[in-house]
Amino acid sequence: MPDRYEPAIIEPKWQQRWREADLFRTGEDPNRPKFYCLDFFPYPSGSGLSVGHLKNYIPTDVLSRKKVMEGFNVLHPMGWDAFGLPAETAAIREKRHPADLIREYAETYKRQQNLVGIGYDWSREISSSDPEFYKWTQWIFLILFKRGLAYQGEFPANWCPVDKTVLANEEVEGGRCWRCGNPVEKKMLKQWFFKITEYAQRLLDDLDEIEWPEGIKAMQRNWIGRSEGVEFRWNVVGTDKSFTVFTTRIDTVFGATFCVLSPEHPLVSEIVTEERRESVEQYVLEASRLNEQDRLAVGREKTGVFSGAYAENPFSGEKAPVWIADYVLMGYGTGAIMAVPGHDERDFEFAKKFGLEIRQVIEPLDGVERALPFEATDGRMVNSGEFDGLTCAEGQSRLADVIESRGIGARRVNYRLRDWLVSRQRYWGCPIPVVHTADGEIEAVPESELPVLLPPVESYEPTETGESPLAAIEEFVQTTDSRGRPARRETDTMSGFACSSWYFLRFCDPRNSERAWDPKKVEYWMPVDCYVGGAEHAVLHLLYARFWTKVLYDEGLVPFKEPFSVLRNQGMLLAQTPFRKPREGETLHVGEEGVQISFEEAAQLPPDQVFYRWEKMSKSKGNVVTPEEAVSRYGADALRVYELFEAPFEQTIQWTDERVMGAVRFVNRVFKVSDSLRKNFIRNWRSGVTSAQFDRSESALRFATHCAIEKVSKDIDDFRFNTAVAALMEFVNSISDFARTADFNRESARLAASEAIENLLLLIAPVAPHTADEVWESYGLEGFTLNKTWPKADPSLMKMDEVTVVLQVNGKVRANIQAPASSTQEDLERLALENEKVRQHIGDLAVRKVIVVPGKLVNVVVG
RNA sequence: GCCCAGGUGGUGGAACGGUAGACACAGGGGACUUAAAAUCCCCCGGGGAAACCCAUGCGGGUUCGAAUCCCGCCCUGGGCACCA
Repeated sequence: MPDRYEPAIIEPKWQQRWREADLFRTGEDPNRPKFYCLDFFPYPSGSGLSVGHLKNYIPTDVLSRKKVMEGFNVLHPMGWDAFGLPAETAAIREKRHPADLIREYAETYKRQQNLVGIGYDWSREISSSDPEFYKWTQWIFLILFKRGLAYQGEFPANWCPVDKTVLANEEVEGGRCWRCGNPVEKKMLKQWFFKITEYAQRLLDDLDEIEWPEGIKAMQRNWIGRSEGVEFRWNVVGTDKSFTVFTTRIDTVFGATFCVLSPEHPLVSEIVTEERRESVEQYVLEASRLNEQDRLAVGREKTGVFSGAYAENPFSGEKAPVWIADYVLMGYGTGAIMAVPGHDERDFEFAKKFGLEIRQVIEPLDGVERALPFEATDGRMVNSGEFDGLTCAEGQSRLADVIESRGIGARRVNYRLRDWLVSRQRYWGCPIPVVHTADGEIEAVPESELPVLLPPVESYEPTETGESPLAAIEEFVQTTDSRGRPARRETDTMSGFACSSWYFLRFCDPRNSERAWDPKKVEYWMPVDCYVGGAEHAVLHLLYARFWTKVLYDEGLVPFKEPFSVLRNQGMLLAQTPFRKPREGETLHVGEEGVQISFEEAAQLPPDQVFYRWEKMSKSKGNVVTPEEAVSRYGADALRVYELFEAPFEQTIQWTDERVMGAVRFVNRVFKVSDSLRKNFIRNWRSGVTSAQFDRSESALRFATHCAIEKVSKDIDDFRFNTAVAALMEFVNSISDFARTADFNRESARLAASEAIENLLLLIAPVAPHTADEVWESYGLEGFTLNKTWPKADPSLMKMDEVTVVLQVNGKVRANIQAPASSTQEDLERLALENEKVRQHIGDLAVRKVIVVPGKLVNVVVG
């Protein structure tokens, strides 16, 4: 009989029994409600998992297990986002095929997840690089293609010279590649795009329907960047040419003392005067050479050149010089602006530098003079002719009306969101299923010919030119079009984000070889009830998946508009990471205080040269604790308890051995208290408790039992795992105290203890499933705890006969009394006023008011 | 600069507007032990002999009562950033 926690013995034993019993097979009983609990699609890497990755796998497992016990059909699957660069890079390095590598990596992940007792239904395992999967990724691509939502275009794209592929805007972070961190370059390349911009408004609107962290919603709103304004035409003086500007501040149009065109604007070369042509061309050339990061650098001084041309302000009739400057971006709005230096900081800066006129046309409502630029919109128009005196809001609406009636422009909504650049010039991705005919047409590969398989080749190194390595594989490229004529296959592959934009649908029906999914199954399981992963995908995966879902909805393939009803982001796990102080003459990057070193190196250096910092646990930081290490040192259940208990789910935590030991001690106490009560256990306590007479301490234990049921149930539902574990600890402490002091000659004591211990095992089962099953079995109880019914608290047992009432005088606590729970307000008021302590503090003062909160407190207000 | 989270003991963290510090970690004391480890019990925000007083980043406010609500600051973490 187990009297302590021996993870090395019990954990492998139960994991094997669960596997043999196929315990985690997804339930499909039509009489039960469903619950779809999903972790972000992981990218298996060669370094395997760390205990940091478990910060989301453990909580979703706890929730899933509880939902199973509550009688839900629970879909809790796992699969692999298998295409993409890390596997391909590793494969090239190791001279092996990425498919083999990814299989190994996934096996490692799977083994590690099993090691900590995560209950996935492995019969539904999928891998996005499996042709059975990517056939359907291609099928969905063709749906987008046929709906006109996938197109090829040639634009300056973000090119990562290290990864040798283009990137989507969402994959560029501060001008650098999100994966390798290198600055991206602009490269003119023919690329495939998805028209996500067409869905901008819907992606914005439907955020209101989903229960996601506000921060993530804010980031998506910000990324989509809706702004309302007007677009209108300016005529270039002395020519028949004109350009259109977009502004959100049409109320400031009388202050538009110049205009600016982006260097890439097509009109630049047409309007430039001969004497300015050389300097303008020089400037445009320089601008094109700048990379995105440098061009957009914070605090960079404004640059620009005068074109020599003037444009007429359609309101004031004044002639405004037209400048060319790279602070105006071609990709947003119209690539041309009216510059209002009096009310826009950027225009102000530019005007200052080049000595252009700065004019105030809005004054603050309070009449107090402000320094220009005055950007607030709660002002009044001045120096604006007939519009003087209007507020900004009134002016915006009136001027927009005028523009529309004069036919020179219109109201317009702009979005910052750009189309999703989806093609990649790499081998290890899902091939784009189109062919290019000899006469330049693009044809979809017929559905019957899907999947377009990646050719099994030896060499697929990326090129420097922006051409996919597949282009060099003639057997792949050479094909025929729909009329049998020679044609060339598309050689770019899709970004991995295409695969992860629909994988959650495949999990509903993962082995379907006829279709991407059976609509009935998707309708049953979707949307995902609880989606858990890191916040770093706020505008990547989470935006793309929403977009694809809406397209599939429009196509009539799914009956919902949003894929993930509830989203949660887990916090990071940090670990102590050694650094050494810089050596003489060694220079560090900005913000760095030392050089990161290995633990071995730290041990050899003199202590005053070494310092530690908390860094995110990752292979590159050399601070990883693997699940294997943690499980062998502490045990899976203790590891689970630790990660759940340490801090709230969404909070970053610091890996600390001492605290994990605290979790080990707790699991141990569960074994100890169970062992001490085993001989007093009454199996059919349920029928006994209805008639037994319980004494005070027995009733107190029953009270603790039912409070624990209530608290743990609610906390798990609310993702408050830390307080759920705290409640379990408190409950174990109550049972231990009872076990030590109770008189087990009394049957009622044995009944109360039996009720407590059996409920404890059920409540702890999702958190520490090996422990629960082990003790369960040692009590002679049958089956797995997962198949038992989740306990329900009896409200009548959660009331106490006597309650503690706090007595306050003027809001300060002066005494505590025990009073019958049934005491009325009048009773409590009387008890308070009779209380010796309270009377002392009242003294001679007059009682003005008595506040009574029944069952809680009495506050006597005097003075 | 803008948008989100957050600031509570030595530490991680609890706390429907109602006893601030649950539950843990570390620390101290004790029991058991030849001893240590493990385990168990007790103490553990600060000041004060006590009565009491002071304490939830800072300053105001609302309230019988504020860690919690409101206003204005400061600091930390994360995200976005020349988007007109």
